[in-house]
Parts: sequence; C-alpha cells; structure tokens
Amino acid sequence: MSESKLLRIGQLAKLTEKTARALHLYEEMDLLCPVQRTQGGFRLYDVENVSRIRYIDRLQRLGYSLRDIRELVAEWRRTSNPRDAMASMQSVYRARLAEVRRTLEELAVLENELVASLAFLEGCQTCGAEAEPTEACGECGRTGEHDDDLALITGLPAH
Amino acid sequence: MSESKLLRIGQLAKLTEKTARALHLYEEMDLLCPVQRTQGGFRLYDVENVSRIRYIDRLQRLGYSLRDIRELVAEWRRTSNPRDAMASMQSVYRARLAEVRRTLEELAVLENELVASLAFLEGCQTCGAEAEPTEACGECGRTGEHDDDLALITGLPAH
DNA sequence: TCTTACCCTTACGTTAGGGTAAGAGTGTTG
DNA sequence: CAACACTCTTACCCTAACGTAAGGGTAAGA
Repeated sequence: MSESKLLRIGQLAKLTEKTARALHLYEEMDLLCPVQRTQGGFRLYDVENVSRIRYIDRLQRLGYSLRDIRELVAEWRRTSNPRDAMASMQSVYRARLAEVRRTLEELAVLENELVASLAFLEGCQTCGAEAEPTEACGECGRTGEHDDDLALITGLPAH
Repeated sequence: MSESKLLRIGQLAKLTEKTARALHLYEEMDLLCPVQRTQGGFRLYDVENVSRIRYIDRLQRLGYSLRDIRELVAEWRRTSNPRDAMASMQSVYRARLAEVRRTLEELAVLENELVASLAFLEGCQTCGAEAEPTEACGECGRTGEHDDDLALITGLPAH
C-alpha cells in the first residue's frame, strides 16, 4: 500500500521544482538518500524525501550553501540529546535571523536609492526642453546637492 | 594642482574597500580606466574613478553581475541623445526595483519562518521535562498542525 | 518483443568574481 | 645610490551549484 507512493527521480524533481541533476548532487553531498532502489538501479523516493528537499530549499534561500546545510544536518545528528539538538538549531537559526535582517535593511537602503534615482530621472524627461540636452545632463546642476542618494546616476560617465 | 590628487591603485583600493585585483578586473571588463599612467606604467586614478567604483558597488549589491553592468554602461554610451539615455536608465532601474521588491518579500517570508521556528524551538526547551525527550522530539505532536511554517524543523531527520 | 520514455554512472564544462604566485620593474625615502 | 614597499603583467587556481554529454541500461504499455 505504501509501496505505490514511491517516486522516481523525475517525478520527485517535478514535484520539488528541482532537476534530477540537483537531486543527484544532494545525494553526493549526503543531504538526501532514496529509500530504496529498483533491481535495475532506479532510485525510489519517499514523502519524507520531499520535505527534506523543501527543507534544503528553504535553507538555500536563507543563504546557506549546500555545504553549510550538510554540516548543519551532521551537527543535528551528532547531538545525542534531542533537547540539545533543538537548542543547537535555535542558535543557528537565531544567527541566521540576524543576518537575514541585515540583508533586509541593506536591500531597503538600495530600494530607496533606486526610488530616489528614478524620481531624479523622471525630472530629466521634462527638463531642458529648451536647454541643450547634451549640456544639460550631468551638468544641469541638479546632481550636485544630494550626491549620496544618486550614486546610481553620478557614477555614470559624463555623456 | 589637480595632479597631486591622483591615486595609485593601492590607495584607490583602500579607499573603496576593493582589492587591487578587483580593480584590475574591472578594467579588463571595461568598467574602469585610470586617467593616466606614470612613465613606469603605474596606474593613476582620479576622483571620478572613485565614484565610478562606488557605482559599480551599488549595482553589484542590487544584484547586477559585472557583465550586466558593462552592458548597462555600454548602452548608456550608445544612446546619443542624453534624454534617451536617461529614459533607458529609468526602465532598467524600474525593472530592478521590481526585483528588489520581490526579493524583499521573499526574505520577509523567510524571516517569518525563522521566527516561527524559533518560537517553536523555544517551546522545546520547556517541554517534556518529564516525558522522554528522545520520544518527544518530532513525536510530541506539536509539529503536525502547522507544517508550512516549520519546514525549517520538519525537514530534519527524525532524530 | 518493440518502443518510448526514463534512468544509470562518469566526468568534463560553465559562470562569477576574484585569489595567488612569479619574476621583474618603479617610486620614494634616506 | 641603496633599500624597500609598491606595482606591473601574465597566467593559472578556486568555489558553488549545477549543466550537459556520452554510452548504455530499465520500466512498462501495446
């Protein structure tokens, strides 16, 4: 009955939006293991494997490398006491949370820069209809004042 | 008078927190060019170069590859009309803004998952003081209900 | 049995962004 | 002019996370 629920690598790949190659790789790195094989050697996977892959995916998105993940899982297995294991995960995730928040802040800053630059460029489309555009750009005086927000513009060659 | 403001590569590197190698690389990729050289061949850089590097740095942080940046600059130079150039930058930056916002959202989701997982793990430290911890973990029934938020925990091997 | 679609292993290729080493020349300080 | 730190060019090395090709075997329906 549970036999019928086993998946071959292609199906698993589709289900998890990974490629078979990626799954092979995870296996090479001891991150994943099919529950069994056919006589012919085809890998057969389980529902467990699916959530393992989702787990890997989450950690990757959080910024962990596959190697990191491997060590993290190894550490998890190393700890004999489950409570210790939970505590260990906790500290790992706490550290990551801090980093994620740092990244969020940095991205927010960049977002603001983009918005500021876009606003600036908006002005360029209406400016200098009478002035010579060639002279106007980078020369219209508007850039001098708020240099910091506009690194995305002032770094360009003079045109 | 402005001669004295020229920098050699090491100084420029320190100033921009890049390595000399990185600056060489940027030059190979047509992203950067010293204003002149000494007779001996030493590169000499300008203040302009500094802001160019800051510009590169911003774009990298925004997710552009150096190749992307090169093409972006090339496009900038290609457009003969400055107003067109500004418009072109605008559309490029708009696209990037959208992506940055996507990333921000994704990270926010992951942040929530981390927070949820940490909260869950918090509970593990006070649970099962009497229950056998070995049995309790992954088996305490707490994980079954809100599986989605806890991929960071449920993906781990059973312990 | 034939066909078709998958799957196996092995192993080299790719991309980005540099790192590092070698051997020689340069600039500056004293 | 000597010492010493800095820079030059060339060129090979590195990691991550797969992609891709080669050569061949497997599952399963018709």
